[in-house]
Amino acid sequence: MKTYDHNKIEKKWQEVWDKTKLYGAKDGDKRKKFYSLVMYPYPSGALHLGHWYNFAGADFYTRFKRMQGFNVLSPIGFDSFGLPAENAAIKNNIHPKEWTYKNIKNMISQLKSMGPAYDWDRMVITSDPEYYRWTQWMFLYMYKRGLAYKKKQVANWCPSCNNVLANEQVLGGKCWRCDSDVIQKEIDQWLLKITDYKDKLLTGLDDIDWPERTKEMQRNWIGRSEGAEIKFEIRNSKFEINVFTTRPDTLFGATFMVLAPEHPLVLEVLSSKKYKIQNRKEIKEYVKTAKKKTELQRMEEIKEKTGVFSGLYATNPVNNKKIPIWISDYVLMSYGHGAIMAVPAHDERDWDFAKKYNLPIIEVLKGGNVEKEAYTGDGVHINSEYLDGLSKEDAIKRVIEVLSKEKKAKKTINYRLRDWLISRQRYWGAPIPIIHCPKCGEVPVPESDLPVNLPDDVQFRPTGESPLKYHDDFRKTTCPKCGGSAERETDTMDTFLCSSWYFFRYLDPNNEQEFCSKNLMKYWMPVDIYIGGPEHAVMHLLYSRFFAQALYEGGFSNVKEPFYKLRHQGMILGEDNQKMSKSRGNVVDPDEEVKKVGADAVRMFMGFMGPFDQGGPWNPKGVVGIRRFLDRVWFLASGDLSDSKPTTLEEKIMNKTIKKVGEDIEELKFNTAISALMVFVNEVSALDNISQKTVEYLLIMLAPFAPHITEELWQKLGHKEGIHLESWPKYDPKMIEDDEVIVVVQVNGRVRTNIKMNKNSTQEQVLGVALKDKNVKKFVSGQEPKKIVYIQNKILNIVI
RNA sequence: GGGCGAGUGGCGGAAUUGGUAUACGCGGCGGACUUAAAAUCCGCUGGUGGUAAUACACCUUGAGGGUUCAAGUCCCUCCUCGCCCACCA
Repeated sequence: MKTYDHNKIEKKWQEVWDKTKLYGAKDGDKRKKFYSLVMYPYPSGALHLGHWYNFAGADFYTRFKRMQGFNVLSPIGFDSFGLPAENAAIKNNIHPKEWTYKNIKNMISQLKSMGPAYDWDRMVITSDPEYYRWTQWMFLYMYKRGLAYKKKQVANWCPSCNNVLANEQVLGGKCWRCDSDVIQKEIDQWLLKITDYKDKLLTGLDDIDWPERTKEMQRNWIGRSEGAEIKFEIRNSKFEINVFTTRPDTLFGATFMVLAPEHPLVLEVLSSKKYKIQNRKEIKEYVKTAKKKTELQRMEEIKEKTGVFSGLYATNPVNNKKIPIWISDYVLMSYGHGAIMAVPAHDERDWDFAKKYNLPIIEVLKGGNVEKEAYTGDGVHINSEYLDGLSKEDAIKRVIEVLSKEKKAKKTINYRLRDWLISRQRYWGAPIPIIHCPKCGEVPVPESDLPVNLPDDVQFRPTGESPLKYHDDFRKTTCPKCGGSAERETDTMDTFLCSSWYFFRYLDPNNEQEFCSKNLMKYWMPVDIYIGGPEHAVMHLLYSRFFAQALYEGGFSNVKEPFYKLRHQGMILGEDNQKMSKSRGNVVDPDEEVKKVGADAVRMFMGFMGPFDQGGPWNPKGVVGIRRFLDRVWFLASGDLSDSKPTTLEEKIMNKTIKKVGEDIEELKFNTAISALMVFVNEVSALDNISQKTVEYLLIMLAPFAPHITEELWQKLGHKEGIHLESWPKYDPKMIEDDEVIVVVQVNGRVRTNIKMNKNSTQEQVLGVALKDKNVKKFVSGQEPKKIVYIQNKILNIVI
């Protein structure tokens, strides 16, 4: 039988590797270090094919680096706090802790079945008190540096999760976790001042090796835009409105202003009798409905703008003209100052609004037809007094210059990035280490009192309210400052805080004195390659950079950028080319695939199916092809092999393959690396007397992809030491070069034949041979060539 | 609406970065082995024309145009799909 028993050999070697701690990383080793990181999973219950794809790709690379002689650190852990555990608790009457740790146990055994080269001694589980103690320490660190603060403000609220969400966690107006419509709710909450680092987070991107699209996403998220702040006085009042605009050059075309419904001035107007406003009731009504709208509803109304006149007028600072102030929810309180100057001729949104409410449209820039649509391009200014004749750039400079003399404008930069909202009104998370004292106010828990333990004996409420609020033993405490009775903060931290520093903890997982020793940090950081999905581009990957920056400034991190190199894996789709989902019925269970063909074949097929960063549909038939290949390798290595040295032909094939496979793995092009190994096997199998040495090289190159079968065969070939301790082979460039090359002969750019020539033949030599070819002769048909193009060792083109 | 990316056989995909398009694998067809099937092994496999069979020719990388001796690759116009962001002033 030309096959092998994958169940037997895979399990056997997994146990051996485990016992001998084969993949342990050595702290401070003299070899060059290599820190290879994957995004640790959430313990949802079982590994899915996407996890496998991510981890398999990373494992190929990790093993390759190990064979290249690096001291490789490849750790794994679990992001184990979070809502699903709590929801499962409420639904199935099981404690989140029990649910979580049961899942972790199961997933560890699944992970081991892949045969990955992890250092299991460094496992990090974020819901362990030994871990979240340091998450709390991180919070206190931020607090002490003035980077954590509490504030009552309108926030994204998921009514289904009963929880607030950070801006990064709202996707298209919906909750990133449960897809419910997000509403706005005013609530007391903790925030981290990520905005203090906006410029550092922006410029830091220039020095790291990340996919350009991910950098671009972060740049867009931070949303730096240059413009001007302009002051508008409100007539018959002491108030003025500041607006931010990127187009101060169009000021002469500003025919009205618009305030967000939440703008403080709107509240002032509504509450004060000072203002003579006829439609107070209407405004009240509008503000009320705007508040009730979900993010999604607001988005759906992009096309149909609504609004109401405030009854107030402002003065346009450039020409002192009286312009009306409107209220509309197309202006967002969260950006700029929650107020805009509306230039309908040159802004699409303002144009729509003006058309709907019959407001004047004044063209101040030539280039379009503003009666038909807003013109947002560049051009020559008109109707703009001292700006007339100027281009956009010049006009912007000039108008700021003029207005700043009267202190009515200044150049500013505005950002889209908001502070990170981190308090969660739920149980299964790290408690925020703050005590509220009636006398002393907000008091941080002393570091020596950490961790603030999450109590186990809690009662879950069907309303989803945090049980901590009703847990007296937890809540009631004494003030560390005055000793009087006080209450603990009952909010817990966003789990993204746990994951913002976990890569440090892997370096020193058992340290009880500090979250990570400086020496180990110095040795291991930064992460040399981080492989994970692109969906974290503006969440985890931004938060972690913020943490590293903030820690760096206090001397607690040796790097400003934690992840030197980042790569994304693609998404695995179902056979029907659709996202895998239970409702579509196209979900593939990795465990079952492993049972059928073995982990080596599943891993390797993941490498083979296409470009790693592209993913693609899972073809169950395709995995069979890989298994066939492994069977052929098994057959080849178990057959009669000669003791003699490899022949020159074998050497040639070998060296060529070593080069190709090594270069491809380095670039994460696993698909072509594997295809080169297949070519190798095809070519070698055709030979008669195969040298054992040749097969051994094959096994070594195959080892990162299929660690079990190669280890087994290696042993069968008589080796005492395991194959995974072997070095990646070096190739001899001389062996790759051929004395003879195939030169393609074209006539008028069309291939007519190809001829075998000695390497580095001259044009004359090649031409001489080419012209004798009957097919070439036919097309040249005795004519004198107009031109001859010759690229040595490649191509000869005869132009007639 | 904005940003990024991609379109190559029946399918997943290769292509030394401008130099033989379709490597490798799946699937299909034919053959060997077998009482038979599976497995395995060996051939063939982009399309059209042509031939008894070879030769061979022409067409073909989403569509159209251009640059070049030479274009899947570079430039312009358009179409389609995917992902991310989005009333961001």
